[in-house]
Amino acid sequence: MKNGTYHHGNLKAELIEKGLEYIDRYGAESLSMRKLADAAGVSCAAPYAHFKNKDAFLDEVQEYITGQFLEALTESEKNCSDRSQLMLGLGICYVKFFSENPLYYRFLFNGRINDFKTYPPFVFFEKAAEEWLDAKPADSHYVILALWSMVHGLAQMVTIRGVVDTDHLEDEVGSIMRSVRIGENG
Amino acid sequence: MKNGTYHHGNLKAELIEKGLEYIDRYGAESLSMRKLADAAGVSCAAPYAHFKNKDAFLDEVQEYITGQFLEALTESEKNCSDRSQLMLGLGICYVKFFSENPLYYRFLFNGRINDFKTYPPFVFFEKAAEEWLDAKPADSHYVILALWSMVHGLAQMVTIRGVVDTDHLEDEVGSIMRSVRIGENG
DNA sequence: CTACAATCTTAACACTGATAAGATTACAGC
DNA sequence: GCTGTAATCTTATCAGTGTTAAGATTGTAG
Repeated sequence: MKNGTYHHGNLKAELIEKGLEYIDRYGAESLSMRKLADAAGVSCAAPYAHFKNKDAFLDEVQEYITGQFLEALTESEKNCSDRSQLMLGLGICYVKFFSENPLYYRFLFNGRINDFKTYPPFVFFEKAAEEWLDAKPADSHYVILALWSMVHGLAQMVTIRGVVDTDHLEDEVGSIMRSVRIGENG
Repeated sequence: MKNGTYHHGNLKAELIEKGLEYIDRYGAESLSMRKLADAAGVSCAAPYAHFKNKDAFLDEVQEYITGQFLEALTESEKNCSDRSQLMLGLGICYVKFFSENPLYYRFLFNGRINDFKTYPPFVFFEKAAEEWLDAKPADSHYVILALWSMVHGLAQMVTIRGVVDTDHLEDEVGSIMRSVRIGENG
């Protein structure tokens, strides 16, 4: 190894960063701790000083991506001037996030997130939908599940080439979401 | 090995069957060719006489599950007396299939199916939706994507304990699907 | 400056997918 | 029946993986 670098100094952060890059390019399936250690110029056992095991490492990567995702949703809500268009805006944001990082979708929603009820982006979406739907609270539970399912399913669809035209993503998602009507508000 | 069993006689089929069982119980992530070979009482290299590699094996398993899925959808359509309720019935069937085999969802839709446009169950669903929507062909494209997204997203939701009450799955899915209205038909 | 904790390396283990070389068996054609 | 060929299987063997143990190096608090 290089002289004077026995202590990397920033290994944990670098591994997470390299992990994000790798997942974004090649997906999490072929990611290995050894490759990341190699890329960081460190021995194959070094990562285990910072992470209990591979799963714990991937959990931290997941949390980082979730943070980015949540930030995008928060920003989208903040920039929404017409509250009647809130769900549309959030839906587009939701789909757009995974359209730009298709492999993130697979990484997150393949067993890693196994409790939507407490998953922050879903909680955020749920809360925004409740607020948006306050006129008709009776069946809001089902409406929210319907809305979330549609947006979430759309996100998966978009991660696959050819089904949705990603060059005009906002228009496409808008057209799809507008093609169904939600209660009196839709 | 046991005497007189040098030629297994039915190894390919048995491996696929054991693969289905394994994925159903533990998921595809931890499935290994060696474990299946062991379970079939055969050496670790034997499977490679029948499958080019692990991926080709999983593809055959995928095709089998897809066949079962398609069969369920076909059966559901056949048993639909009131055509106006067709999409509801197919949606319930779609969700129910993965509710009964949650790990199949993860196996199928985690990179293994990467072209919905030609994926038989989706083509089936699309065709049924088109027929159902023939009154308003103008925006049928978007309506179909909206419907499929919702049902598909719902299926994922159901594979996770707690979000949807699987004891009353049909009612729940019905309530969710009915909470949005599709054009004049919905 | 010293003890301790954090960090890293080296070496090893079991498990994985995969291939090559050779053994065994089924079977078609004679 | 016999024989040759193809299919099937076993026995090594390889590189790659996650992970741990033991020990070396270094930052840092006292």
